[in-house]
Amino acid sequence: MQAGHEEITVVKRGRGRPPKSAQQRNEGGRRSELIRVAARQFRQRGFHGASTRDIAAAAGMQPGSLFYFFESKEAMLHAVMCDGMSQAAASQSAALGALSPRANGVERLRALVRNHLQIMVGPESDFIPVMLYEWRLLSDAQRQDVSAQKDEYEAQWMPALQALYRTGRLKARPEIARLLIFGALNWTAQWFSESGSLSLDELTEQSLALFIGER
Amino acid sequence: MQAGHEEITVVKRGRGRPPKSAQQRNEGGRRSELIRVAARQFRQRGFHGASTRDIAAAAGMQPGSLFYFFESKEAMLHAVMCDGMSQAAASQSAALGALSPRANGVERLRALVRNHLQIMVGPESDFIPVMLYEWRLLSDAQRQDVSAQKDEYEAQWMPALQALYRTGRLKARPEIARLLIFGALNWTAQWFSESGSLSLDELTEQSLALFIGER
DNA sequence: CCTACCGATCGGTAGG
DNA sequence: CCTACCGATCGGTAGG
Repeated sequence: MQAGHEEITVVKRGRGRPPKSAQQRNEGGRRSELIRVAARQFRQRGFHGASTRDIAAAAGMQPGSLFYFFESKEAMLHAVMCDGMSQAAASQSAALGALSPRANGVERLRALVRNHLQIMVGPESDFIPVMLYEWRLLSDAQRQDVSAQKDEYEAQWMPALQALYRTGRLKARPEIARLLIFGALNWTAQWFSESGSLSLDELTEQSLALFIGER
Repeated sequence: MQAGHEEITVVKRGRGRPPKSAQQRNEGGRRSELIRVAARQFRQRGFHGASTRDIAAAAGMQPGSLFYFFESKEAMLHAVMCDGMSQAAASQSAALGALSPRANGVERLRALVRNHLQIMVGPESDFIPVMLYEWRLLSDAQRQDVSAQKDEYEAQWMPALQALYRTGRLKARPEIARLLIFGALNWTAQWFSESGSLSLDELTEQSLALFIGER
């Protein structure tokens, strides 16, 4: 498909670029696609290991064209993390929302673990690993920007963990348990293979077995 | 201290460099010191984020002098991981050896967890985090070279985990439990602060509480 | 180990 | 978005 006529459907106030900054351009979804491509490159090679030329080539663009959409390479990293965190938060809220209001701690933790594993190792799984493993490369301002969503994502685990701690199912203190559990799940990005013999559901159950002796 | 006379204690077959390759030089412990400095730089900035100039400066050398000791930057990374793995293996063997021969699974796991946490977050803790987080950057040959020690290190966990699984203390399958536990412990490098309110011993106990309900 | 240097690659920009 | 380009930095080397 050629792009020659795409303006026809977009132009409303004359021709040319909208008066947006590079941070906000998303003509024809091209910016979103670039974020996906960058996420994959950053994950595979690391932020410093993936050059802007690598990313442009993977997106079928010329090297300099990235900077029509992004102010800098760091801005691309920031965008990857923002998009990823926003997807993860939406996915987690949906997973919790699908539970019965009377779901117990085990059921809540299972939903959270299953969703987090899906995010870590499923398809479209590049965003959060990039965020976790390149977190320190954000500037203070950028980090603060993503932190709000990140904190909320993490906070949603606490009621389930506290309930399990109260009933004695969870033996570690909830806040430390959360950190250790996140570590265990985040690390699956390093070894879990979707094509392997272990399914996501089985991995979820094994995780619950380890953390709260459920099996 | 000046280095002007160090040759006096070393020279045995005339003056000048020993006929060693860059890979084996370690005059006056300078190479070992470089490995420590590089480990710190790699951990703080990542492999690609730390330039050979950064490392040389941190070691008080001129930029090009590194290549008197190492064939390439990748060789430095490899050396960091080899040294780290060798230290970790020695430390773990010592920790297990210090146990009573009749120590049970809980005691064995406690010793392993405590030792691994020490390696991850204690002083001199740069080697293994670098290995874990930059593992993919090794060439196939280099990876194979470190893998033997790494496999042995990991294998030493299995008897304890299998014993705990048999007695019902551990509810997850030993091999998966090992991967999840390593993830939880490896991730502490991202959040544990030695100056924080949580001590290494307390973290060890909380970990055991999470994994096998010990408290 | 230092001095002096090189070719390659990088992130980014001007102008259209 | 592309073309053409720039200054900075990088890993690495020759010669001593």
